[in-house]
Amino acid sequence: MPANDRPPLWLRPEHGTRGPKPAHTRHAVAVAGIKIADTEGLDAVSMRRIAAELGTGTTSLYRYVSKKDEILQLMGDEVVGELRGTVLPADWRDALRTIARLMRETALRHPWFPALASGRPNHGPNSLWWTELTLSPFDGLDLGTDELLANLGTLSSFVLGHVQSEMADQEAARLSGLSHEQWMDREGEYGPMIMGSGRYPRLTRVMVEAETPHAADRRDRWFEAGLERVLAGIAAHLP
Amino acid sequence: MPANDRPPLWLRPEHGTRGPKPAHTRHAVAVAGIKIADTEGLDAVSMRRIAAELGTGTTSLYRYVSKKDEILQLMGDEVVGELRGTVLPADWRDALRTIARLMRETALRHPWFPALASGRPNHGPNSLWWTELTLSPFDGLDLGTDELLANLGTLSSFVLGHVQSEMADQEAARLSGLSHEQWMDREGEYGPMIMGSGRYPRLTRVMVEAETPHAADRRDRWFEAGLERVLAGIAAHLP
DNA sequence: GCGAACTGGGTACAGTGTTCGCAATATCCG
DNA sequence: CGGATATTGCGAACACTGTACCCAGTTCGC
Repeated sequence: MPANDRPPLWLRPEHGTRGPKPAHTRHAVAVAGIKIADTEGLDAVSMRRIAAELGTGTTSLYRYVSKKDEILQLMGDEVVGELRGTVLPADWRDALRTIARLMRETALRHPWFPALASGRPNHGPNSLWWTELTLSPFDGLDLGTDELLANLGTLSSFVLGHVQSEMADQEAARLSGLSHEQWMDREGEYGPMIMGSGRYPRLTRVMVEAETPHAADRRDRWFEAGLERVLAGIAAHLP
Repeated sequence: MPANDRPPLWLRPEHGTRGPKPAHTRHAVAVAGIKIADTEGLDAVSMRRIAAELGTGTTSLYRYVSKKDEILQLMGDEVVGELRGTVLPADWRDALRTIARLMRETALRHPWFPALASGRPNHGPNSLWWTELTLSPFDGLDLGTDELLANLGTLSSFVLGHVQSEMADQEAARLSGLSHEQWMDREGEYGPMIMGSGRYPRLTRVMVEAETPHAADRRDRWFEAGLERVLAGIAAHLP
């Protein structure tokens, strides 16, 4: 019975009723994976590494999951589960703002999450619940499905794209094994070439003025600024 | 002389002046990588695979590049090079629309590109040229650097996020070795569970109505719809 | 001509996901 | 109660991956 003949992850019972009780659970596997991804990056999440974290044999994991990909799905759904208990404001604009900020905060907490979430949709219970919740702000305004999805898609595309590029340098620094400062120094080596060449006047101006203080909260401000623009754009297209 | 002591990719001369002439070029390496990525996916791009494509030894590639990551940078910059020759409309709104559409078309042509581009910034000549070009639409309106970057960041975050989720299922289908239809069928198995549970009324409604025709150009329409919203949001925040 | 700089490439190593096979164990059914 | 059956844990093995190290061969500057 090849793995392909089995039903997909979320339609499969977690374990059978016949044999010995499993020593672990899907939940434990997901948590182990998340712990590794948070501290060592998504690339460090390997079957052997997870098994070691659980203190079990490597191939025993295939009793809980049919492919590594399914572990990633478990991890993704588990992370979305952190948002359980969220209640949204009544005003659609406030609700969408809340959704966007929660998505971003989750991504900041788990830098590897956007890479997973931007992939195919997750059908885990937490993810389905979250999707349902993100559809609710549009209840009042009566929109067709197309307009609804266009609005929600615009918002989530923006958030996803933003957080992804937002943490690019942090991830890059970790992957290369350098500290953030070391990495910034290496990237900074390009500065003179760019600014000295004279071929990129606009880029040069941006680089010079970007050196100004308040760099710490700049990402926050950019995100909020972008969010307001997206919300304004959505509002402008309401019937 | 470890690789880490050498200057970063774009500050290093492509080859020395002393020894034998190299049998290939960075350009050829990038093209080989792109060819593989386009036809077999980004995961298929390995040092051995590229070397085979070029008809050279695997470790000879390290004469052109110090890490595999640098090959990915070469590939990214090469793809951006396809946009050389672009001339933008005078009106800032038309210009941004053109930029967004070109980014999307490039992503559709090279599905692996967004995953690279959403990472750390590329400092290759084509990428720098493109960045400079994307800054130009704001020349007329006199904006501070912060507003300028907020506007451009909003647009590119949206485009990046959109194309990434846009092609998620295609990539997922290829990775699992199934045809697109087969994959859709497997995903469709979740339908009854979701709609039958009664816990997701809004999601159910969306799924039912999404079955309507015109599925083919739905992505196009969603992208255009989102783009107009983003542009409207940017316009709303101009001084 | 000679040393220094440079290129090509084979070998080796530590890691990856996953398949197969087998022993141990728990439940269901007669 | 006694098998038959389903299920679990897991070691061995396979075909991959990126790249450090080494050495021979080539070409330029002096």
